[in-house]
Amino acid sequence: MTNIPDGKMPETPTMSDVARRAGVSAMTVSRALKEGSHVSKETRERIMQAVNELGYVLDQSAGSLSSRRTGFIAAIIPSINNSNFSDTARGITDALEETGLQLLLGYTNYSVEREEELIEAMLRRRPEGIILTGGSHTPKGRRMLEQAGIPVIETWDRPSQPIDKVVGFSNGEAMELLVETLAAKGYRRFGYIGGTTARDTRGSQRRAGFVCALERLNLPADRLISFGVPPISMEQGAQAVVNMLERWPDTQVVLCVSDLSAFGALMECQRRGMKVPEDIAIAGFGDYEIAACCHPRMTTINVDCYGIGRQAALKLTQAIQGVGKPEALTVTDFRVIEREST
Amino acid sequence: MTNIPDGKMPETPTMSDVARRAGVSAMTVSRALKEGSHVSKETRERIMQAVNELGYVLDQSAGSLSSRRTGFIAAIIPSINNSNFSDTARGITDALEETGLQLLLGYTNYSVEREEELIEAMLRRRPEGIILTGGSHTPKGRRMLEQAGIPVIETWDRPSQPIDKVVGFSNGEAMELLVETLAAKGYRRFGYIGGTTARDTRGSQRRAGFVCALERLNLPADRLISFGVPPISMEQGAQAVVNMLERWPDTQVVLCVSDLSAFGALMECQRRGMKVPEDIAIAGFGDYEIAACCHPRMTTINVDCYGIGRQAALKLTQAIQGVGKPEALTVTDFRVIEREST
DNA sequence: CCTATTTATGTTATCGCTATCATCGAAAGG
DNA sequence: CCTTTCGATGATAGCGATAACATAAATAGG
Repeated sequence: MTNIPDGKMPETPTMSDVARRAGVSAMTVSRALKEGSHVSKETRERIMQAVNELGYVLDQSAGSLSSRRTGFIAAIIPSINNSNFSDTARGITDALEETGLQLLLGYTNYSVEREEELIEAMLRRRPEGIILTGGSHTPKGRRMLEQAGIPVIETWDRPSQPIDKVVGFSNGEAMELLVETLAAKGYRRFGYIGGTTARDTRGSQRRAGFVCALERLNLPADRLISFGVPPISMEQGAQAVVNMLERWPDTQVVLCVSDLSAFGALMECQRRGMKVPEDIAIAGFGDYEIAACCHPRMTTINVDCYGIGRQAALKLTQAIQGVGKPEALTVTDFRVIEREST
Repeated sequence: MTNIPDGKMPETPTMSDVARRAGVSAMTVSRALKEGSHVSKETRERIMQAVNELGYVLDQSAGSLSSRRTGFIAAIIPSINNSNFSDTARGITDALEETGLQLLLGYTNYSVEREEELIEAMLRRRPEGIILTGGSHTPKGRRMLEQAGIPVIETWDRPSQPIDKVVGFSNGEAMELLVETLAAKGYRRFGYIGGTTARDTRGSQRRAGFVCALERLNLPADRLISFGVPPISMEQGAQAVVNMLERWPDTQVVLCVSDLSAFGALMECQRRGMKVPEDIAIAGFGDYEIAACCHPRMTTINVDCYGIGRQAALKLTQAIQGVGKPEALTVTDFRVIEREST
């Protein structure tokens, strides 16, 4: 907190204070603090000195009211605790770094209602663009986004009716690819661990992809264990694999909605003295750090979380600055990473 | 983006537009949109209808300029990808939820220079309070914080010269406690894995605590393996333990600066056919989800990351609202969680 | 040397909202 | 029934910056 030496004003100084001290107009101060505007060297130095002496910090709220540019980008992710999504957030921030745009980050805890609230809270700050996770929103949320008059990017998915622009991939296809890859290795009795709730859209799509791929291969697709609502934990994976083994002890390979549950399953199997992949194979989704490091190392799908964020932010800044015409759809890569667990 | 049905104005509506439509003054609209102000029921309904019809969303930048309250809280953490810190961020957001304050989150990548930039970027937004991680800042950063005239909370540490208020614990003491606990179990030949760089202050403090505790116990404290700059990865832990075993093959127990490196070490040991804890014991720091779930489950120190965030945010809102006089120092709990890895 | 252009600075008018004070009618109190 | 209080609303004036236009001085061009 400020310490106020008696008579002095405790108020944070304004641009006029700086201007007065430097003997110029406020406008000149404004220019001096902005890159690439014409201010003579001496004036600029005098102003900078005044700025330092007063400890002046530009008030961007005021600035953005007048310039009609807030310098904010909003991003809404399901969870900051999930490293897949925080990687995306990191990709966004990194891409934004040079543009001077600042990230307003919110997380929904996988709830569309919460997302709706967040959308409104964010729009109140008049972001210049907004990045969402997934393509499911409440009708009101959707309407607000459409009316906001700013570019919107949906990520981590390929919505059938995008609001505006998309940077994502098909979670279903990715899972299908994984099934096919494993089937090609000779596995036949597949199990799946992952939620079914409408809440986790990407989870449901992965599961649908699992079923779809097996049906196409004429293999049974009924070994499905679901657990509660997201966020999915490692521990849930451990419980689920127990469940799976009780119901279908001869399961050869278990695919999980995420590396986190896959890891929980893997550890639980080891705890029970089962060998992975000899007794049972396990694969995850997301290529989290843990998948590359655990023992045995985990087969999974890499989905370029960081790149999703980065590309979304780039597309957004393109749209904002009106530089070129950004593609409406960017499909991001995913690829199977075969490791020791299968 | 907005679709503009020819003649219509594409501009986002303002409060005056709503006022005109509802047949009241802008001030009344402002009141109607704010909780606990006197507006008659009929008027409020009329206004809300106008709000919905126009799709009006309050402009908080303009509002905060006038009310001199931005509704922002800034928080700066080293990394969003580290679940310890993202837990803290979650604690902050959750505690803020009811207050209507919004979080401006930034991450430093463990760089104080970056922290300084972030502090300035944040202060430009005129947050009503700011939460920092750790007690090391650049002189300029420190000065800016002192002059900002807002409550400042340093967390995750116990700085010797706090700027304002503190919510944290001594990383050194926590590590000492872990050493003592394990020494009491009979371990004698301790090794430590973790960085030394000034960059990771908390890491250095933990290491100092390790050395300090061993010296007090008259045990050798020279088995130290350091690795590069943070963020610390699992893989680094794996490499470090190899290094440790080469130099001091008879090490009984390895303490790591974080559960993540501890996990990497644990997996690497298993990969090499060593049994944990029989051949070598391993302990981490932070009580990440992985520590409770891996096999064998990992001994570690729980440090209530979420609680740090929560308490910091509570203290901050107290200071902002001037309700009571918040304590300058809150020492948060830490405790050893003994599990199977030691 | 004079006009055309550029550079450096100032003036003014908002940006969209809310604090503050003012107003007016209705309910409450004696 | 008259004063007092309160509740509902409006009018006005900024908040602290910047856009836009204006002006004066400096430089360039012929």
